[in-house]
Amino acid sequence: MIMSHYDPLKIEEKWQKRWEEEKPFAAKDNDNRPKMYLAEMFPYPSGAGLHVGHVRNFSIVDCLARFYTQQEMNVLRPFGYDTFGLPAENYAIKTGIAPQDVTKTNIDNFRKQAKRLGYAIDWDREINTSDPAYYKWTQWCFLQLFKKGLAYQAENYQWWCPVDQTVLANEQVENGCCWRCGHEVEKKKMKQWFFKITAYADELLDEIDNLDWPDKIKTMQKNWIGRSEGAEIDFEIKDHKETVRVFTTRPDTLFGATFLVLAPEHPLITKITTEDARKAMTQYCKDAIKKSEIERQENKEKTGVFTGAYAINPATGKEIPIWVADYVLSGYGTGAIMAVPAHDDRDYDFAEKFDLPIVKVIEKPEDIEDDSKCYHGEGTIINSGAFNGIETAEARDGITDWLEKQGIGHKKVTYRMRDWLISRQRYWGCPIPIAYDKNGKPHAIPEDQLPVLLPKIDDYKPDSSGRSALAKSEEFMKVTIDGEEMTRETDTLDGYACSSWYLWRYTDPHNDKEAWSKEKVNYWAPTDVYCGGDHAVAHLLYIRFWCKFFADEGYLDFREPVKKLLYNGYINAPDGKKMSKSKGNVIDPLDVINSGYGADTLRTYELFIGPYNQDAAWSTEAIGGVYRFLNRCWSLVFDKEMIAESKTVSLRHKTIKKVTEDIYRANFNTAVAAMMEFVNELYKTGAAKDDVVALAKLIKPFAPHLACEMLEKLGSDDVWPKWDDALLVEDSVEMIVQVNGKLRARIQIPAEDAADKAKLEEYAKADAKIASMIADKEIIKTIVVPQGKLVNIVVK
RNA sequence: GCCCGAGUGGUGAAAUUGGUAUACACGUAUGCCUUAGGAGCAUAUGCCUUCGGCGUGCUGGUUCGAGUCCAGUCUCGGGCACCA
Repeated sequence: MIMSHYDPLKIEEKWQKRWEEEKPFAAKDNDNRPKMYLAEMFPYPSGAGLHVGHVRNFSIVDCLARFYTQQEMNVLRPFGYDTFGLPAENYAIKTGIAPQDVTKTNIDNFRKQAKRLGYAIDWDREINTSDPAYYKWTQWCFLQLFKKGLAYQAENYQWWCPVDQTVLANEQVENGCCWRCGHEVEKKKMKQWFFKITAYADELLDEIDNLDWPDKIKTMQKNWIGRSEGAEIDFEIKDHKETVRVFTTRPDTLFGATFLVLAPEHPLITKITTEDARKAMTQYCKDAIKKSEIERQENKEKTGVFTGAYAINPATGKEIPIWVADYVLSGYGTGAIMAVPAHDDRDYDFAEKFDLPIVKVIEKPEDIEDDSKCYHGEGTIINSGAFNGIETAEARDGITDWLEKQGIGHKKVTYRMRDWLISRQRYWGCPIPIAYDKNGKPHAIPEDQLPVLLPKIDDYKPDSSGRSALAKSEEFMKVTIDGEEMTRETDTLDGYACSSWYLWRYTDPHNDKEAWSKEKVNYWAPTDVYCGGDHAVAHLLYIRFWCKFFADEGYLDFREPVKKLLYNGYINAPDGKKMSKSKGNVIDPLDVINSGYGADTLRTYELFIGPYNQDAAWSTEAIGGVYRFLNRCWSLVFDKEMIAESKTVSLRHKTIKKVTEDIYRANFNTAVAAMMEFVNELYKTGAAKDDVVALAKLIKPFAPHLACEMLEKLGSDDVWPKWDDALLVEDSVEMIVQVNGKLRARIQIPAEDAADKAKLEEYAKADAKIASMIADKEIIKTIVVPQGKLVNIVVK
C-alpha cells in the first residue's frame, strides 16, 4: 500500500489561512457563557524574533485557551508587545534608525512568527506600549497617582559620569568606573520621580497568602517587602539641640546600647563632627558614598570613623559615642542605629574592632545551646534597672511604652521595600506628563492635552545636561498650561509602568475616551490565568500595587489582578546551558517548523518536554518522538481502516479523564503521555470512529492544525469529550498478592470482585505459588486487605 | 550565613490519599518491510543472577506495607544577603 503522508506544513498553512479569514478567536464582550481570561506576559519584540522560550510560554496559554473554548467558555486570549526600552534606543544611537521604525519592523516579524504557530489569539485586541493611543493612558494613570500624592519627587543619589556627563544605571558601573569611557564615577544627588508603593506595603504583604501563585514567587515577594516591627527612639546629643532618631526591632536591648552608628549619607554628620575628626570624616563619607551597594556588601570587614560627639542613652543616662560606618544603610529605617554589641553580630564586630564597651542585657535560657559570640534569641532581661527579670518579648512592649511616656520613642513598622524609582533619563520611553513653572514647581499636564507625544528626533544620545535627549527638542520643551508658559519634564517612565495596566487595556483596547471601561474590565478581569517565566518581584508586584490603587479610586472592582499564576521554566540549549547568540547554541523555532516538523510538533514537544515549571534542555532527538506520535494520530484517520466497534472503550474514557484533569492541573507533559498510550493501544486493537474523534478533540489544545484536519475528515465538532465513570472499569482487573509487603503474585479477577475483601483473600490463597508459601498455616500472623485489588499476607 | 526547592534507569521523566517503582518518550538492540533508509511497523531494554536477591542520594525510625511520613546527614539548584 502506498502510504499517504502527514504533511504538517501544508495542513498548517490551510488552517492558519482559514483562522485569519474567519477570526474564530474573537472574544465577545457580551456573552452568557462563563468567561475565561488568559494571558502570557507580553513579549519585548527583539530583532532576533521569537525564540523557543516564547513558544513554551505562549503554548501553555494557548493550550488552556483552546481547552476552555472547547469547554464552551467565553475565552479572552489577547496578545501585545512591550516595546519601550533600552535595546531599541541603543540600536538607534548606533545606527540612527528611529526606535519607532525598528519597533514596527520587529512587531511585524513577531506577529508573523506567532501566526505560524497557530495561536488562538484575538488579533483585533493587539496592543503596543509605545503606540501613542496606548501611552496616552499610561500618562493618564501616572496623573491619577500624581493627584493622590502617590507620584512624587525626591532627591536621590545617582551614579554620574563626569566625562560623559550622564547618569548611569547601577549595571553600567564597572569597578567604580563608567562602562563607556572608563572614568571614575561619582554619586550625585538628583531629583527623581517615585511611585509610593510603600503606601500599600501592608496589603501587598497580607494578600500574598491568599494568592493561587507558586510558593517561590510568594516567598520572594514577602522577602522583598520585608516587614519589620520595632520602635523608633530619639537620642539626645550632648551639647547639640538636635536628636538622632534610630530604628530598632529590639527595643528590649536599649540598656545594652553602648554607641550609635550613622550611615555615611546621614545629614547630621556635618553638624556634629568635631574639628579634630572632620578631615578623616569627610574622606570616609566621600569614599563610602562612592562605593557601590555591591562593594559595600562584599567587604564585610567593618570600617568607621568616630564623630567626636556623644549621645545620651535615655535608659542608662550614660554618654555613648556616635560613630559613622557604612554597614548602616541610609535607605532603611532612619539611616541610624543604636548598637547593642552584646546581642548583634554586626555591632559586636564593630565594637571589637574599635574597642567599644559591650554590655550584656539578656540571659539566655539554660536549655538553649548557643555558643555564638553574641546571643540574639529570647531570654530574661538583666542589667536593665526596673526591667530586670522579665522576658524579652514583654520588655519590648514595656520599654517602648516607657519611651512613649517620655515622648522620645514609639512603635514603628519598617519595610525593606523602597518606593519605586520611575524616572529614566532616556529617550525611548513614555514621557512623564508634567511641566514646571518658573519656580520649578511641577504641574500635571491637563488630561485634554494628553498624550504628551514623544517627538521624533535625530540624535538620541543623552546630552551634557544629564537629561534625556528630549531636552534638545525646543518644540517639545515649551508648553502652555492655563495661559502660563512652562517647561516639560524630560524624563521618561520606567518601562514597568507601561506594563502595570496592560491586562486591563486588553479588555477594552480601542477605547479613546478612557483607559478602560468599568463594565468591560469588571466582566473580564481579574485575569484567570497569567503565565510567564520572569519578573517574579518587580512586574508582579507593580501590577498588584496599581490594581489596589485603581480599586481605591473606583476604576476596578477587584484588588488582585491575577487569580492563578503559572511560572514556567526556561528552555536551555541541549548542553543545559542558557541559549545565547554569542555561544551560537540558539534553537530557532521557525527553523524547527520549516525543517518539516511543523508548529504542532513544536508546540506539543515543548509541552511534553517536562513539568511546565521546570527548566528543560532542548533535545533534537526527543522532538522526533513527538512528530512520530502526531504522524500516528494522522495515520489513524487518513491511512488505516477503521474498525466497526471500539475495543478500547475503557481506555478511551480513562484517557479523556486523565487529559482533562491534567490540563486543569497544568500537567501538560503527562497529558501528552496519556494520549500516546491511547494511540499505542489503538495501533494494537484497531481504532473505531469514536476512538479517533475523542483523540482529535483531546489533541486539539496541543496540535490544533492536525486536530482540525482530523475532525474535518471525521465530520465532527470539537466539543470537549466527557468521560463516564461507569465505563472506566474493565471486565477483569489484576490483583496483587504480597507476602510481607513483597510482590509475590498477580492474579486476574473479575472486576466485580475487586471490592470484596473476603473474596480477594480467597483468590490469594488459591494461587499455587502463594499456597505453597503458606502451606504451614501456623506461620501466618495476619492478612491485610486494605482496599480493592491488594492482599498482603504477613508471615513469621 | 539565612530561607525555600530538588535528588528515581544510559537520558528527559511518571507514580494525583502511604498500596504493583521506573508510565510516556529519547537512546540502544533485534526482526519485518524496503533497490535503499537518518522512513514506517513489531519486539526487547533497572542491576546482579542458577533458584533467587538488590534497587528511588546516604543512615536510622514509624507502618502489614515508604519514592511518598518522621529524625539526622550529604549533594545540587534557586532566592535573600551588613535591612538593625
